[in-house]
Amino acid sequence: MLKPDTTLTSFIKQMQSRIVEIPPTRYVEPGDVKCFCGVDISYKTDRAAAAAVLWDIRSDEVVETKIVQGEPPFPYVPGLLFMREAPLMTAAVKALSKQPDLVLVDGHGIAHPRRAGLAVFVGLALDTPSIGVAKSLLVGKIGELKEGFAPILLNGSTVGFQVNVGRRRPLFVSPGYGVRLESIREILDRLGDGFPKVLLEADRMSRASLR
DNA sequence: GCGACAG
DNA sequence: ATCTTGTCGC
Repeated sequence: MLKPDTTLTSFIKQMQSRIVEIPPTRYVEPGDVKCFCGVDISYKTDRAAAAAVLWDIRSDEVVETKIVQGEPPFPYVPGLLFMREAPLMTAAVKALSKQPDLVLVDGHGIAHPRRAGLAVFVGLALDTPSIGVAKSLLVGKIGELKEGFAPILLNGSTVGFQVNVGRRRPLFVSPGYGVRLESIREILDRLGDGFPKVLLEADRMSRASLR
């Protein structure tokens, strides 16, 4: 896939910078999250597969899984991951027979150069609260660790947290759409420890569908 | 100008 | 993300 020219990338970045001006329809209350889903994408040459895994908090188990495959519509460009993954991800979530109260996305939310990472777009497109969960840092610096959480600082403000989970690699969590920074901790506590199982499952399923 | 750079 | 075998460790 060819790299888009500078005119196109700068235009996309301009529009991306402005989505932060769109206020969410509502902010989710951590206690209202009964059902959530995780979405991830895997690739195989010219094929991409997005998996949406619906999880019920009460039963603590997978409720449903949907896979949507297609051609990657855009190359990987740091900061513009949403152009490559958001379309298939949102399609996979929409394919679920029941819509989740919250979506966990493999990637960053507002912990992004323009505060508009993949998770922001997926949540906005679905008009559903979302949170970004990444395995590595894209921007910002890590602040002082406090109770397992260390703030991701960007231009003087906190845009997310580095979550230390035992001796494993830390997670980088940030709000996507319709989730307050202050709600992140409480929501995360309801999802169990370590890298969210629902995202591990989405990774397994999307990869398996390409074989 | 140079290095960094989610998946 | 993906290409790839064995290997160190719990």
